[in-house]
Amino acid sequence: MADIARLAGVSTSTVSRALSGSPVVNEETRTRITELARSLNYTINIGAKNLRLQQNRTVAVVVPYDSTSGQNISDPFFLRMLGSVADALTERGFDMLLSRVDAEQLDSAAALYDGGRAVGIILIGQWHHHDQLNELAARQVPLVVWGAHLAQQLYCTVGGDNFSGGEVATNHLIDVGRRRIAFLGDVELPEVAQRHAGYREALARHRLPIDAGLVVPISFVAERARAAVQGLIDRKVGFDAIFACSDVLAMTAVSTLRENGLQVPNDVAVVGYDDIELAAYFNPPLSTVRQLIDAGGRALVDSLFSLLAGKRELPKVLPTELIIRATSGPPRIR
Amino acid sequence: MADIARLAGVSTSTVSRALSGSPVVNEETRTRITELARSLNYTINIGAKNLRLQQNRTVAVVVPYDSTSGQNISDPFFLRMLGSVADALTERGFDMLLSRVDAEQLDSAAALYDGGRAVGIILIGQWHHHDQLNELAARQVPLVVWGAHLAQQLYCTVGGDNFSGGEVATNHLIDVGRRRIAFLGDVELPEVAQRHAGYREALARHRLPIDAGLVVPISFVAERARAAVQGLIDRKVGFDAIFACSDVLAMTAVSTLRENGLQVPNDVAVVGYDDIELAAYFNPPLSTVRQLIDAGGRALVDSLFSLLAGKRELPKVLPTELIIRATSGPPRIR
DNA sequence: ATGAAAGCGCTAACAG
DNA sequence: CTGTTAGCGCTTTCAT
Repeated sequence: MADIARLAGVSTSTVSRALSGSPVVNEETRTRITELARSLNYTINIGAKNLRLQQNRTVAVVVPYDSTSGQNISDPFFLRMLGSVADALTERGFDMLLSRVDAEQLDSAAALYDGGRAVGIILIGQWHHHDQLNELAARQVPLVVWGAHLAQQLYCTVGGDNFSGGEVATNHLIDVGRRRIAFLGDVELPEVAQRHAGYREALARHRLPIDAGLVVPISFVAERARAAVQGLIDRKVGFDAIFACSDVLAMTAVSTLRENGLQVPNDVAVVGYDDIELAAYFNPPLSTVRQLIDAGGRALVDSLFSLLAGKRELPKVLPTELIIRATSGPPRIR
Repeated sequence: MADIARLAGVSTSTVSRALSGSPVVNEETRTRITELARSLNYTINIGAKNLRLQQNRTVAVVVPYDSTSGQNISDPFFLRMLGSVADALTERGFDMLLSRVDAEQLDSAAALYDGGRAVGIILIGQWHHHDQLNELAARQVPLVVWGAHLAQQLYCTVGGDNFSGGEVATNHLIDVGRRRIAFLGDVELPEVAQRHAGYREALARHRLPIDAGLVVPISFVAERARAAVQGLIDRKVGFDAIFACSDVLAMTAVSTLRENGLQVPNDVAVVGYDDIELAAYFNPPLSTVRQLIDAGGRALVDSLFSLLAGKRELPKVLPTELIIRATSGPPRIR
């Protein structure tokens, strides 16, 4: 900037004013300065500007990783949510700082805010860290989390209606004549726990027994799903349907079932969760519970900005919708 | 920081030294300061530190979007590449600034570097912007691009061996007895053009005719693939195989074929590209050309750091591997 | 309409 | 071992 000032024969103050489009500066001077800046590929140093102005147009988006489970960021659902948040932020003229953070040390996420790197934090994936998140919120860290709305929650969440999603999916499976419905998902996770509650509710309403042997606790990793389903078959628990907590899990399950000579949906009906793009093109096309990914990303960003504007933002629960395709037809008549 | 200094009864210099772990500061003083900092949730202001030190630990990762084609960031391949880059950057202790940039204005990507926001730029997706990229490289912007290695290229690319990928896939389809092989992909894109060259090479070597009517130019959007395949069927061009330039395209194609009563691989064999996770769980499991996604992300980051270390970095071409699964068996005997 | 000067939070000589 | 001082690049009073 000093260079530009020297070359234009003015002071840095004038350059600063010209570049920020201040109306007070002479038209001719402004154009001269602007041209000069362009020809030198000069861009304002945002770091310095932020320091001076004590402001910032960056939001930190944090994707916790679980170092124990080796869970990485590969599930299409999370990835698409990330894309959707990126778009929503870009629309508002904000930058996105993407961090992978060890789930056990969410404080280091807060450090991005404390250190003035970001004006707020969007956390994608709530995992087991309810308490840590509450602490952050209590400290007034502007924070929005994708996940389930829990009791005594101080932080703002945006998420799908997991209870209803689990209930609707299970009801549907019962409607098509299934009685022994396996549940695939890690019930330790709040979102999955709520889907499981919906699942139990649906079974209870139809006076069907709840068999703990049908609940297979696995994380969102495809390889584990294969083993889990294989185990279900080997243990001969007997089941005629699977409700999986993600589409990737569901597709893996279908694939494993077929390898074992079981037909979908004739022998086992399957319903997934998320409705990722590929679900419709799967064979057979996958019945699933649709989550509003784009709306979700947008809602996360909207909530964060409300929070920043000083409003007290309530958790948002987005509707889910059952998409019935071909993996959940009625059972074969024998 | 001034607060901490006051509370600890020392100068800011000492606080700065203590917090940056300088060995010169008194043990007892250091712990006192560290404790104090923790209890106040104080974190060093990285912006100010960077300004002072004229350094930076942030890399900009830019995903261009094509405002005309409406191409968004949803393809699992790109998304996974993004995740892989994020991981590689995290390992090196660097932050990742994720930007969506209009493909027509890649200069605004360079602004992140010019403005001192990032030490370098990783661009995921080369598109048609060879010339713009060359300009940036000529200006010494530290830049690494995922894409094809082209003639007269000043910038550093990392990418798969597209020619070989196209060739191997096509050879394989010919080996299983196919003669009329459709090509699905936007030949305007350098990567796809190279795959197409490999495809032509394979056909030529087997003295098979190259029918322009079998080349269907579509972007990486699933919906377009459906229409494209439908068009191929409706126009009765006659084809017994499809080589698609992404797995999403391939899966959509399989799905469309089935809707039209065509069996895969009996009537039409299909080979995809990328080998995304779901390819193996598809039904039938998808034959495809594997791209090394994790190695790719890591290589992008490695190359960028070499560049930053002042080395002249050559483009890297990662091997591709044909994964034969079930969508590319021999044709039905009639 | 423009310039001079101060200061955002930090670190690194240089003194002590 | 610790404090003083200057300055990174920028914006913004306050003068002129």
